[in-house]
Amino acid sequence: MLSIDYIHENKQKVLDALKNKNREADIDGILKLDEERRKKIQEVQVLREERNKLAKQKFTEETKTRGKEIKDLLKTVEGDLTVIEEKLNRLLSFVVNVPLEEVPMGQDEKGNKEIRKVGTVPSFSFPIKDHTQLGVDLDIIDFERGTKVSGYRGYFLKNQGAILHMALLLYVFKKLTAKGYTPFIAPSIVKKFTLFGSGHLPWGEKEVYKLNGEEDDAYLSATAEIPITSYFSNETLQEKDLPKKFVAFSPCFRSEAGSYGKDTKGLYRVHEFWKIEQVVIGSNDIENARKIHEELQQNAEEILQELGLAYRVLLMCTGDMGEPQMKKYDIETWMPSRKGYGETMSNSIMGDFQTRRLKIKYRNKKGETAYCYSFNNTAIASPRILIALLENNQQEDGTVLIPKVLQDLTGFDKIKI
RNA sequence: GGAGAGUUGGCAGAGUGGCCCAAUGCGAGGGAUUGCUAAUCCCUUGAGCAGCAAUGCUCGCACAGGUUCAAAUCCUGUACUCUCCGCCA
Repeated sequence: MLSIDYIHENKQKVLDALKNKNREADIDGILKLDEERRKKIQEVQVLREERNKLAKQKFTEETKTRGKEIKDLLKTVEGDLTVIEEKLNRLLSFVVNVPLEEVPMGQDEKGNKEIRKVGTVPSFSFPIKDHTQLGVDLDIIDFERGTKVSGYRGYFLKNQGAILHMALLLYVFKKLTAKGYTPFIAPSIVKKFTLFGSGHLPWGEKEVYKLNGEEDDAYLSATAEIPITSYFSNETLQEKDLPKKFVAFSPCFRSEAGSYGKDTKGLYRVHEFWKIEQVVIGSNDIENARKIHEELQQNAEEILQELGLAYRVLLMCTGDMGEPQMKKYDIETWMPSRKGYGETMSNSIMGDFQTRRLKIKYRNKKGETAYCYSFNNTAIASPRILIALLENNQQEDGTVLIPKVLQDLTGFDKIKI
């Protein structure tokens, strides 16, 4: 959510942001409704002031009569105000965040800017298998029974595949905890306000699973970003405690509505996966925000480097970033079967867009309050990362080597049948 | 799932229809003072609006409604917490 004052003062910027992100919102309608809102608030306040004064005076028939009049007037005016505010908030909820000036303009993924490539893309002297073949041959992934039991895009990880998955998660969890991030296991069943607050709604309605009937306020979270960012909702923090850094594990659920035909095979696009997410709640300061963003980026890149995977970093263009985001890097990791890079991490500055919706503020030394900034970046998402890990490390004899950093955790250095 | 009791500011805690625009204490922040290892004193410490400012006003007692000329206080619903019972990884 942008503040109404910001929209007043930066109307053109907001209009540009909407255009560049290919979104629509009724800015003129918002400004007009806000005028009406301000007028109504004044009316209400004047009436309440009189009511409060009367209530303190000696009680007489006249004060009672006037009091009744005020009561009726207030009912009407407050009713009008509520209607206006509801309309205004609905319109406001569709306004996107404004990208930073260094974000390239672009319609879609073609406008993203490659910043760097890191690591060596492996070349193979033998015909390679893709991860689905490796998974079946090494008996570590079972897609057939996955779809039988779970449905479309279902899968089982098994044997050394299951161990590898757990090792990967624990390795990342420990690594970031050692860097001072607070480890969390986050709930995956979340209330609707968390989805709205993190900016997944109103846009991503079809992407989230809703539990039970209409009356239940329960949804399946698509990422730990949602519960963790909401952790401090309706709270005011102290500036000296910022930034708060989290490394949070959670199961993640995505309906993938709208991508039925895409990536139908293998572990690339699944309904249920596990992710460790980096989340930071920081102060309202854009220069500091860029520093935190780079730190999160560095963490993710270190993980890929230690896993020995080749990747590239993209600065996402306006048309390919999310509604709440001000700046976003994606990391794409080399996946031999795709003969290209596939997205494995996504790192964003959200500014105060989420915290304004979630009412997360902080108080500085002078006692002034401001909305926090929020950030999030993937640390590791499995099983998608297994695609890169299995395919890049496959050997001619059909085995797969385990990166050194994982070997203590897996207890083996190679996957073999 | 059943029965009961609760929810007041950063924390503790008073207040059961108008004297509450919430007492008091602690904590925190700012200032003053004194050299005896820390103390004493003063100020500030829920959110917002208008104003250069002094200041004024509105909102706020879990949340949402309602009753009343007037609500922290009465009524209804919801959420959460605690105790006990049941079930359960």
